[in-house]
Amino acid sequence: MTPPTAPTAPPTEPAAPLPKLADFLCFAIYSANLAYGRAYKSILDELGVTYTQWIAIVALWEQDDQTVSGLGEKLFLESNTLTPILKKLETLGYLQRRRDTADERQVRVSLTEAGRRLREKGAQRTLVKASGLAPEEFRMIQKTVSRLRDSLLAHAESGK
Amino acid sequence: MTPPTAPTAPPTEPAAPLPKLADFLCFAIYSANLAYGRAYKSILDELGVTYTQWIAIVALWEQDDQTVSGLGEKLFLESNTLTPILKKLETLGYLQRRRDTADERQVRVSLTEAGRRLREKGAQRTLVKASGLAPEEFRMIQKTVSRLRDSLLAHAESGK
DNA sequence: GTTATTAAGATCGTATACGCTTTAATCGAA
DNA sequence: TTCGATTAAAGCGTATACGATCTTAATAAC
Repeated sequence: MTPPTAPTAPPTEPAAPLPKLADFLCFAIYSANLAYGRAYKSILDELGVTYTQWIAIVALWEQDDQTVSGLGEKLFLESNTLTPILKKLETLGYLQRRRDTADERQVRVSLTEAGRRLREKGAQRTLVKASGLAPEEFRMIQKTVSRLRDSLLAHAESGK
Repeated sequence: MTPPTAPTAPPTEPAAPLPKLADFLCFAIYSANLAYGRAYKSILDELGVTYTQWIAIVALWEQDDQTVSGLGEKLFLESNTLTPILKKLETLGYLQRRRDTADERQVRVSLTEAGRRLREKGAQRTLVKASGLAPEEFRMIQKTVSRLRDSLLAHAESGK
């Protein structure tokens, strides 16, 4: 939440020695996520889906016929979040939801032909230039932020 | 949305040449943001506020008596998101909302003594070790992701 | 000075996230 | 084998985000 060095001096007035919001890594991530949502808006509007709906389709393209919890592990989402999204995508005609015949507790999700076409259509549109990052910087940040995510999740898991 | 190189080959089967979700920078940011929420949960529960409520208090500690839109510029949020959050924090006793006497359209927000105490209490708790990053790596990522955010916002602004 | 326009907040509707609980199906131990 | 425990998905309530709209106050135009 706070930068590496977080001195705790006697607080008397606002804007004292406490770390600034602009130095929080969590805030950089949080605000970059908001920014991505705004930068993507025109592309996602063209595709007619939201960001979360889109990454669900991308994950299913990579591996089709996944269970809800399997998909959730890839997207870092639980069934209570995923279920309404998948139902929405089903009504849009992009995927099918079917109970597994061998284990009726599980719901298997698979892309329809329309879903695959949407994935291909979205592949044409990228947002790399908008990042303002050099290619090697892009890859480095992508790796490091992914590692940060995994560390945070491991920490959250251990603390519970 | 996609990594620097996004080849668009003829799609025939799932898991074809399209970029993997795990290589999307947007997805790294998105999932790291979710992970931060989970890693912070115990700290925020102790403080009795949500993440967005917390950064609003931090921003007001840095500069008190801000307008809603001024605070929104720092947090990258609009009044439609901020207003209910500020009202909640007011009922919790951490801040005051008052119409500006000179310009009745504006609402000025300022921390109460309890709000300042909460900011100080939160300063004791950090989450640096959980990031798994070396100090200089931490700072580098913080800077680069902030720059990414600014580029994305500039792009979103220009495209609209 | 009256009116059109702009600006700041707030309201409303939709779509996530997520904690908690519930339902239904499967598993496992006595 | 039967019944308690576990598991997968879904339902429910709360809290963001955000587009669109609304209200009210300030400002600009004339």
